[in-house]
Amino acid sequence: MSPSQRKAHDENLIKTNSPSIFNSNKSDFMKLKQQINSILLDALQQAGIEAQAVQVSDASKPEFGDYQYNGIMALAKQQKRNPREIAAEVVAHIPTDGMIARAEVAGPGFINLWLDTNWVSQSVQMLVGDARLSVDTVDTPSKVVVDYSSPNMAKQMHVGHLRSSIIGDTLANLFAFLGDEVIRQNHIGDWGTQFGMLIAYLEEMGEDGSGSLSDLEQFYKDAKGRFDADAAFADKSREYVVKLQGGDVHCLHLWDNFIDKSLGHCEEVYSKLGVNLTREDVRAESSYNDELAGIVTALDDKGLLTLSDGAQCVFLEGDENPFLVQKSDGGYLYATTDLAAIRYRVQTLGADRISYVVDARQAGHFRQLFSVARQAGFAKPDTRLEHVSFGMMLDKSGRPFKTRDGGTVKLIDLLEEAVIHAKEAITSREAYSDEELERIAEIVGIGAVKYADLSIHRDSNYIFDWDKMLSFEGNTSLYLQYAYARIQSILRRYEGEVSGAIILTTDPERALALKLLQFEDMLHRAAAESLPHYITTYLYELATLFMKFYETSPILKDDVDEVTRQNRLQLSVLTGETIQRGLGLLGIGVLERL
RNA sequence: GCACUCUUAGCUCAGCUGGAUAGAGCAUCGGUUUGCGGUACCGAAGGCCACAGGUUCGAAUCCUGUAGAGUGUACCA
Repeated sequence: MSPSQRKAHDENLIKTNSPSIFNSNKSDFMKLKQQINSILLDALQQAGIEAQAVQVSDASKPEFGDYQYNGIMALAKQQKRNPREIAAEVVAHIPTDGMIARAEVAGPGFINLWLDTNWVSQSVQMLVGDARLSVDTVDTPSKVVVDYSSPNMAKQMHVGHLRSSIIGDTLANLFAFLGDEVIRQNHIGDWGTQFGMLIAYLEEMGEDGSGSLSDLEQFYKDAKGRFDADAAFADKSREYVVKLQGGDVHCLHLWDNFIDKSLGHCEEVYSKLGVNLTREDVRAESSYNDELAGIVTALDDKGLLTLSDGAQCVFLEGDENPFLVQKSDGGYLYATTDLAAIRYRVQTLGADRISYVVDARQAGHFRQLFSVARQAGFAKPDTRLEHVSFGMMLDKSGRPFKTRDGGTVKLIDLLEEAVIHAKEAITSREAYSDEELERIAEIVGIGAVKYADLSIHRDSNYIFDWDKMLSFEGNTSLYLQYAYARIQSILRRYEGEVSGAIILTTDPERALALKLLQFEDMLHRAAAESLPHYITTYLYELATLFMKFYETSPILKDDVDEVTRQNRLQLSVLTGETIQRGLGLLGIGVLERL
């Protein structure tokens, strides 16, 4: 994706492509839970009960309605009153002539709420023709920096970069869709002693190096081999590190060339993965080099530094280990660079929130980093700094994901394998041309890899299993893509224009419609907690409800009257659009036929 | 040693501010077919939520301890 395409991508996430005529008053129908909360709060006040904020939750069972409020018991305790009595008073003040049709006290003092079916019908009608599916943007947009992927230029991207790249990209897409201004930052590792060796070797291989750099992994191994075997080469490598840091033109040229090629490899992976990172988003480690001395000075001015064993450290309260910002030999560390990056992001980019999508092993580093950044004033007190951590990728037997001989798995190889597995999985009912099969397998295979990762809680380790991720059964991308294709099939068969009103009459229709309405609440929750698996869980539930609806509710059969048919077609269209939008946020494509 | 994270059905995982009888999928067993795409749907069975205490009207969820697993622990990033 080119920079201009990327820009268009983000803008499209916010823009409403085909404005609904209902947009003017759509806020009346938006943010389901907030509206219910506010109705409940009013009722509490009218019943003379003090409450700060109330939060309803989804009903735990269908018998308990659509939503339930569990907070009465706690309030009753504060007031030393009987919870059922209070609940009854509150229920008496809940209007049941609009959004809510029924409110009941249950058990020790739960309040169960049923939404009015007509209200649901009208609300879902609002989604028709709205490219945003009535998902509102946030009231006050933030500037959000999402720091993700961040590969090291010395080596080829491997599976260790997969999770950061796709979780980060999803969050960036999500924040943008919800109206925040997103600044993607690819903090690539392009500096350090190994680059002396690499450029010295590049020089030997011929400066252009385009041939020898085609396999970075091999290039690194070869260079390391030379380094270990030849003392003269090793000396030259060390000399080149110094020269590079000193701004030597020849070495810088070699280095530029090397980084350019290496970044090119990354872009190949991003393109195949459908990750929206461009060169515009690259802000390399080396770009902070000139600021590092100033960072140390600034920390010193604040009185935060202690010299310990010759190194400049910040000692943090309750922390055994210091935060090192300058080595005893005067060199700087990644801690220093990270501080410079925070300062840049807050002070120059104007970030309100910075999300670091980095694996869980670095939790300690980020805790220290954030603490020091605040103490030094690089981040404001209200700057939201968060480590969006994630667990490891494990193989089927629960061990860290490696190649058969224990090496790291190159990301590009993994993705190619995904496409091969996908071809096997989609033994199709119709014969595809080779070209078509390739296209479908790519969308299915890459989608499966991404979905498998995004569908589990990011904090836990997850088992990488081809068979499971490429199954049509269970919570997989294929199940969703199949549901989508099925919907498109109906629409193709119908051929006419879908234009009727949504009038919900049956339970499966109603359940599906309500789920469609909950898309917005779910997205805001996923964004607030930076948890992509809320999206996949929702989409799977949505698709499941659609399948049930589909089984029980004929659409195109001869004996279906036109009003019912239009109603059901509309629900199908909306379901398809929601699946497409949801998967789109995850960077996963859909297919018209499968 | 210390710190952090984790432990939910045979397996892979959900479980929002503490709430009602802890939910899915896979696998197992049993159903649905003159099917708008059956790669679907319905049902059954499967649980001491690691263990022991505590707080609470109420705990998978909060606190303490124990066991097991993983990760991190000053001059790499």
